[in-house]
Amino acid sequence: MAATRAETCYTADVRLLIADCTVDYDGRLTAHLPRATRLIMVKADGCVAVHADGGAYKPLNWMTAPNLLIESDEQWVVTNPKGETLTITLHVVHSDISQDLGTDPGLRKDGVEAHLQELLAVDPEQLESGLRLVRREYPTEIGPVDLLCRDADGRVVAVEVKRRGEIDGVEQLTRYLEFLNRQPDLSPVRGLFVAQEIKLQAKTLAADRAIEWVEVDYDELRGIERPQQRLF
Amino acid sequence: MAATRAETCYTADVRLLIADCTVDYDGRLTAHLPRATRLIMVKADGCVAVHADGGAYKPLNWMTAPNLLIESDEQWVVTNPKGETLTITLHVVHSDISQDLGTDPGLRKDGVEAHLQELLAVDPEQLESGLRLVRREYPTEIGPVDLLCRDADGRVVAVEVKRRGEIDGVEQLTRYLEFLNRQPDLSPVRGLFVAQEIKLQAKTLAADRAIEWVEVDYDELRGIERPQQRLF
DNA sequence: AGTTCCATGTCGCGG
DNA sequence: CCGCGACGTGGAACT
Repeated sequence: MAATRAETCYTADVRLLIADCTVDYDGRLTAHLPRATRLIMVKADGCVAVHADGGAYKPLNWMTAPNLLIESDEQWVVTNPKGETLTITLHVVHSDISQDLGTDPGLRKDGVEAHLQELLAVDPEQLESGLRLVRREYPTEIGPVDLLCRDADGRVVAVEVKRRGEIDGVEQLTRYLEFLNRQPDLSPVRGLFVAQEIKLQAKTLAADRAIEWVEVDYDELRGIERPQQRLF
Repeated sequence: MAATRAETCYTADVRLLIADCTVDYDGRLTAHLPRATRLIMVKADGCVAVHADGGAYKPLNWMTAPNLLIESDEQWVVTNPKGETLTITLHVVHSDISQDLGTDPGLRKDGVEAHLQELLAVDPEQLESGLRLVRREYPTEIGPVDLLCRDADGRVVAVEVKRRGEIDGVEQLTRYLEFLNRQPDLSPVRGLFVAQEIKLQAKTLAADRAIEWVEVDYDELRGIERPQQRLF
């Protein structure tokens, strides 16, 4: 407080610093960045990101909010409640601007797994003729099954829906089936793995475990759903 | 080329734009950002990121390189080879700066799974007395086993090493064991799950499948390794 | 707060 | 180029 002008910095603005710096992170791992010119971004929530001029949107180093930013003469020390630290030593500051962005109205997204699941819950016959929905998000001890259905023959079918079908999804469905099959009133349960696109390895593993799979076209499903909605 | 001054922009600098804008992404999903003040970052490799003043280091919208950036009067259209597009409509530009960062010397990391695996490959007895390494990254049809060892009784032991032991790791090891046990010269194979910290659920699943587990201390391993290195 | 699961994941390595 | 697994995964939803 005497020798080093240390103070906690808290702006409501985004701050952009272009500077020659060295950076050290010590937390979940240890990382070091030698001296170079980089962009340092501090957002209103206190998160800090150190960017190089490449490597997509991911920073070289960062600290997510909440954290404490202490600026002394030529060094920033960012600390979070978990005890991780990011130390930025500033050698030359080329530019330092701040700007108020206000609050963002937010992002609207469409096309994720949830919507795919909705569409299929509305019309399970898109997966298989005669398939009827018993319950969405059917609970088991290890998590909810996306769709629990019964087929034309009255057999229970557990459906796992993914945007992209990969090996993890098959494992997940396998675990659900294991638990569902312990219930005598449900067993034997068929497993049906559904995605827009299923990788070969996932198909292979599914086949090995007698799990069926279906690839569905999201745009087509939306197209099919629309006329049905008009009926109401 | 006549009405709209369209041109491909390619700078070797990072460019930071603060502007009122609306943004639309159409690609793996559809997303829309209503008008607001945001930070737009364009890096030398051509990647574009639209940031709000919060939400950690992740942008609201982005396009990763390589892509084509076409600027017309008040609109940027970013297109990538996969046919995804990001459209940024600029209403008011508050600030527009560019700066050359040069190439970054890069990041040095320490403490990841690879290193843990190395340490244990050097001295498998840290896991169990009498354990000897047969091969690191032992190949199977479905991927490499981290460490294949033999125990004091000559039984084969498949070791899966993780930084954090979670259910996925147990599933992975289960698959390896399934395949390894199909080889008569190896079977029966013991499974050993190793991590710095293993979650209860992972331990439970492992126990259920007769897979053993060991928690190791990374710092301790490093400490133990050092004196051994001095012997050479 | 702890846990689970999704993600326009991103990134890096090996075939 | 693709497949596959790790990641300081981050982030949201749910218990």
